[in-house]
Amino acid sequence: MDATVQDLRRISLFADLSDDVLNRIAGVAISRSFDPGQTIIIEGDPCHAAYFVSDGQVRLYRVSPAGRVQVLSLLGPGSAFNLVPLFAPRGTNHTTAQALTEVAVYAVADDDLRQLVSENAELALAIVREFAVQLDRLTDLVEDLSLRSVRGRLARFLLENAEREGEAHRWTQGDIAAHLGTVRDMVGRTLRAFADEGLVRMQRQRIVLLDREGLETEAEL
Amino acid sequence: MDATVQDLRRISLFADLSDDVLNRIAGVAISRSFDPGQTIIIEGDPCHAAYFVSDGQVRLYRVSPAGRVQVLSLLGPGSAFNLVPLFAPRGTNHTTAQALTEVAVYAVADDDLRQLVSENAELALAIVREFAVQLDRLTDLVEDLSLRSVRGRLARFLLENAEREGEAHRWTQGDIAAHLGTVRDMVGRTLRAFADEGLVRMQRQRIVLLDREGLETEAEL
DNA sequence: CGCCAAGTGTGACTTTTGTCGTAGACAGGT
DNA sequence: ACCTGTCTACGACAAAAGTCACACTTGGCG
Repeated sequence: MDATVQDLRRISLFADLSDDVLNRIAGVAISRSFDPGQTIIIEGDPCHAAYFVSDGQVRLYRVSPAGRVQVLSLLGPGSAFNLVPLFAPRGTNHTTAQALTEVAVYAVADDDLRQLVSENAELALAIVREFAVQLDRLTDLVEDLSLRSVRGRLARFLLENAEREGEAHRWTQGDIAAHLGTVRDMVGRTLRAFADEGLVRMQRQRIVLLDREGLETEAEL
Repeated sequence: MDATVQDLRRISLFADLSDDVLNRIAGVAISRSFDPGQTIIIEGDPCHAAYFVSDGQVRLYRVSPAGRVQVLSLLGPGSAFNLVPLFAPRGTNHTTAQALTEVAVYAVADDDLRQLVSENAELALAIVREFAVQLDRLTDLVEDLSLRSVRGRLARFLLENAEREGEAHRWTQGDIAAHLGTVRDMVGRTLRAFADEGLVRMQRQRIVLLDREGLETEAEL
């Protein structure tokens, strides 16, 4: 089944493009779908295509030889991934991508996309913006990992993820650990510590922030 | 003194642009210079301009509240910095930049550069490539910080920086520490450990790699 | 309804990393 | 040659992070 122009317009990178550019993209985009837990691309494999998430959730991460995981980002519908290797010298995927839920993506072959980008200033500019945001986030992640303790990182994490209370993607301690670059045990123990100090309460699988201010001071360190 | 077209062509982002685009850039670029140790821009300040290094060496870094430093990159002539904030929503500098030597830069005001980019597909594409490379590097840095020990990081660092034996930017242990996201003491002790194990030899401020293979195994962890 | 898998709680322990204080080496400038 | 500031060496210590082992929930599913 091919992607339609309406489908493609929901990808934020494509939102502002003209209909005929979208038609060209539709001509080269291939729909694929993945089951929860399935791996979409693997770090280090030769790069064949860029991907655009039309439905579901995807996580990008790297794995250490010891098997520890560092999540680089979580993507929902409208996001793109694996764009970097198309423009960076090394021609291999630079992260692993895994489907967290049922996932539907459009894949666009590397040559096709490069072609499109070089002919469409709009698209190039959209990618510049996309990359700028990613650079911003990654730089923050570096700062976090390098200059903050696990306590600090966890506090920040809690503050940032309390907002989206609405849907509540239920985080396991292991998930959180993979985001913070640590192990499950540390997350569990630090949460308990926060609870003991009255900063949060843990009631049946959910974490309630009690003392936002207190967490914000923690987040500095 | 204003920048000439020849000067600007040495900036790698501008290398392939046409003469009249370069002329326009020359019209809005401002030359500035800095002394060794001087701070060019500060993280968090409102962003006014992007910079292009015409001469000297610059380092980009972030500082923790406790005063620890994480270097994000080292730039030489031809490199650009502070492009990200022009295209990311938050309008502030996202790193601090410091002159390591006598430095000469061209500054281009944010609006001017945005204007130029939106009118020049070539330039936009060049920035896409530049950002892709940066993303690649930063992702590696994240992996390093998150998944590798100081030993491992130092081993990698040594392997990567032994090549450029030629000019030998003499690294102090403190410099190395700032690159690895640790403190001087750790670097010193780990170097001693490597020396004890016969992996390197330290003779008068210079580190000689004795056992490349050995270091490569260390670099995994 | 009971079983299994995934997730969690917890303590004891090890390793790694960071801190501090002090002392020595070294390089450059006057 | 003599300061002076920067860089380094090193040991003792403290704190943070990670490992291991195991018991305990819980929710879903056969």
